[in-house]
Amino acid sequence: MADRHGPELAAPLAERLRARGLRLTTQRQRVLAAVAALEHATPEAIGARLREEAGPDGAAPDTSTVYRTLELLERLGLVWHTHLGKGAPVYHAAEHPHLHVVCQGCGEITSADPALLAAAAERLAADLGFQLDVGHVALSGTCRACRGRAGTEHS
Amino acid sequence: MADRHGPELAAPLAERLRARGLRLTTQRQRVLAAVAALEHATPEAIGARLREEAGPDGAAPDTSTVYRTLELLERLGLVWHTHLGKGAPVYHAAEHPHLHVVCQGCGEITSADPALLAAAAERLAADLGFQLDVGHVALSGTCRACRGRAGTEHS
DNA sequence: CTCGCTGCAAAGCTTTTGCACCTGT
DNA sequence: ACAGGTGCAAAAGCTTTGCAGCGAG
Repeated sequence: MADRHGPELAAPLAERLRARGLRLTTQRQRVLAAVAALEHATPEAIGARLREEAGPDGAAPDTSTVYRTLELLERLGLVWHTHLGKGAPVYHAAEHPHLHVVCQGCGEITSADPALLAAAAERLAADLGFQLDVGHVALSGTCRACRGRAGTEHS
Repeated sequence: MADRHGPELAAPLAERLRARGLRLTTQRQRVLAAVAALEHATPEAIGARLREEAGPDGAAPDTSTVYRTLELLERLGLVWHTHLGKGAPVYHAAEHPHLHVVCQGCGEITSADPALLAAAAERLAADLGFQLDVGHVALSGTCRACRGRAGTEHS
């Protein structure tokens, strides 16, 4: 099930790489598959996943390769990233656009319907000529579970 | 004009510090003033500003103090921070709530009316029990000026 | 056969932490 | 005087970069 996104993405990857005269490598295919499988993954998490998949054979791509590849995949339009908090960019496959809702309390990430921001997007476009990029948006707040816990902190 | 926010914030600062048995120091007052003056400031920018204000006298707070103070001020509810991109948390005074609109192209930050997300906030609350924190939200996209430039990149 | 890609390792940054000294109360 | 705060410097993450060898086309 880890590669249920694999086949769907393999074709576009090869295609877009060829179109630019770039090469299709095992590492690139694996990184893309990992991003798709882990819905909200940090570079670190992706690396871990790859290392895990590779097993003791140790054939996992190097960290620097993961970073370089993520950057490339993003340029190819196959993945997107969002900054949810501190130093943690999160990558996800560009297949199904969705926005991220992040709880400040527990750090849980939920995907939400992009339509949620349709109204806001229209107003930004009308008022400022600003084109909202829904895929990159992260909405912060507090989830239901943490609302109870909140406020317990001081006094 | 740099300290037009100073007086407004000085009182709450002293007050909240005393309420917790903490001390009012010059550094804390300066950091708060700098955050208020620079509307969207990174810790680095705040440090630079303080160093600049201090002049050759060199009486600027240390970087570590800036970080510690920002954390404290946030705990006191006097400032808020948002993550707009890479490793760049942006702090702003908690006086006037507003959300941030950031252009991916030029990095320009615009403030927008929190009401923009009122509808989205209500739906998140209703559907997920999620309380949206408008002050922390950053909306990414492309500004009018950069829309022209965009797309020029590939083919 | 060529040039792009990868792995390794070191450099770069921003942010955090430990400690001794200084300062607000 | 007492505790909290600050500065300094070292440590810690996370990401980027240089280079030589490997591999796709």
